[in-house]
Amino acid sequence: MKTDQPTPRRQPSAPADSPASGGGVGTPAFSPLYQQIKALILQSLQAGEWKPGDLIPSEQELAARFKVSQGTVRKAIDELAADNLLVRRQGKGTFVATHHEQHVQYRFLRLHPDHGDRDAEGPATRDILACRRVRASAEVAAALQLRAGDSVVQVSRVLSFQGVPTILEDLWLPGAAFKGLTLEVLTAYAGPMYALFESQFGVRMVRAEERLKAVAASEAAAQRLQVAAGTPLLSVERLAYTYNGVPMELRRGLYRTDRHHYRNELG
Amino acid sequence: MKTDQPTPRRQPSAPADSPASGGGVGTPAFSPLYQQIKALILQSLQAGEWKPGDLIPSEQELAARFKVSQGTVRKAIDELAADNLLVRRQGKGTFVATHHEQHVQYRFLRLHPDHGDRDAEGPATRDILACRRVRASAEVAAALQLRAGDSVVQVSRVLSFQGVPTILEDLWLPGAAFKGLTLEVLTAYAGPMYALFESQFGVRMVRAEERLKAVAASEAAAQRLQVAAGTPLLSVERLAYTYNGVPMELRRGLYRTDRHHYRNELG
DNA sequence: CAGTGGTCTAGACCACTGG
DNA sequence: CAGTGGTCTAGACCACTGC
Repeated sequence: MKTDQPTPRRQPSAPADSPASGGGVGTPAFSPLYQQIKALILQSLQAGEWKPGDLIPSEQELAARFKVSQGTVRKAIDELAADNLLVRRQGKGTFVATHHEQHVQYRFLRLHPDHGDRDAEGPATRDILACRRVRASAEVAAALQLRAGDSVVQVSRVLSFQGVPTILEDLWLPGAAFKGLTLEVLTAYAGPMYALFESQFGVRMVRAEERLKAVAASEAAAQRLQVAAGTPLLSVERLAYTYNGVPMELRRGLYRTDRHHYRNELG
Repeated sequence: MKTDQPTPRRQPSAPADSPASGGGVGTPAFSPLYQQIKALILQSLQAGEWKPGDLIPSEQELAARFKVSQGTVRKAIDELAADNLLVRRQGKGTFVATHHEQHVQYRFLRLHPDHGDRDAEGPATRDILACRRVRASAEVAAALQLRAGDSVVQVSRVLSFQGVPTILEDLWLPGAAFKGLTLEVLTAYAGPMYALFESQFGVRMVRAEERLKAVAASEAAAQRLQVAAGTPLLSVERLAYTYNGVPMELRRGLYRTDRHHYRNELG
């Protein structure tokens, strides 16, 4: 059943000879066709037409659907793949990116062991300390674009590597989007937290910003991380976004860096 | 005068019907044409045929020179632009990227003021504490792929923002490549250090890796940064590379993060 | 206005995957 | 083997820059 597909056309088909294109002020902000296609594909992703892990239609099919050439679809997909929203696999097709993947696990975690690589270190142990619904503080509300006092879910947990507690973090999620999130759900789940968010709440984290500082361990934090109070810790504040730049998670972590470091690539 | 240009051709023109392509073992590692073009352009960049800031030949010219279509050159340039080696400017041409640019200054510095943006904060004050030639320690030699004991230039400096000393860093450079680098040269130069390296030593930093830790300020560092000894500081160790992944600088910085933070984007 | 990069097309062929 | 993404081409036209 062929549903109506929006047929993107460039600047309303440029009616013959209208030099100053209608009612706009200044430049009408030219948008290339492939950008429009990209936006349409993005809409399908947001709408859940294709879910994380799914195979999306082939370039040929999309070209037919949108009434453009394959090359144009290709360029749109190229950009979406560069943004890590899609994954191309030659010979198989194009898939919606997901956090459910062995080898791309911890995509957002930049902490690495000083010696050897992550795989050698083995998986992290996770202890959920708390998971409760609270009213958003002014700060949390501002970050998540909510009103102060709105309901948010707050999770506290500790991650340990080879038995050494290394990361202590709190995270806040909009209450509305994470209705069934409880301590039980969290402790029962084995994979990465963002994978859980994807499958259980339909929230896919796509991009994040982090702000790092060096801070001294408070008494409470020191106890959780088994270090002396006052020990320098790496403070990592993360804001994670879904499609369309909507912030969906605020995370505040304290990282021990005696045997690990935060790795970053500068291009 | 038309010098001989290497004419890239795909897998030796695939002689008619040779199913198991000659003497290779296993997969002969297929390399697309545009990658070969990319490599050729890279060679010209390394060789200094086009210097930072220069306009390179148009896509048409390059296509003619390499005997390929414009689209293929385009794809090669696309990747080089994505790697920040080239900069495209519509209507003008394609230029070799450079650190001599106002708005892309501090391309590798991720420290931002907590409130307001960098421009509002104004330019940093730089105090060179020392610049001397020393023998590479084992660590420095390993990082720079030299032999322990080889000559390296060591620079120490402090960067201050709005009068507050904020970054204390040491950096090591291979002595051979930085022959005329003295304290006088450094203090006389106004722009970013990587711009100086470009114009005076022909060394263009293209990529870098950083490792961050939280550490306590030593007595010496505390004095330089005007904080109490033991204050948590962000330790930033950077390895910067030229073309071809050759490491050319090791940098060890200590950042005050009481009024600044290290910002990072996760894709 | 000419020259540049940017978009779009149509078609041929190649490399990879899986049945 | 058919179907997918990946490469390459040739040509037309558009948008931007600067003379």
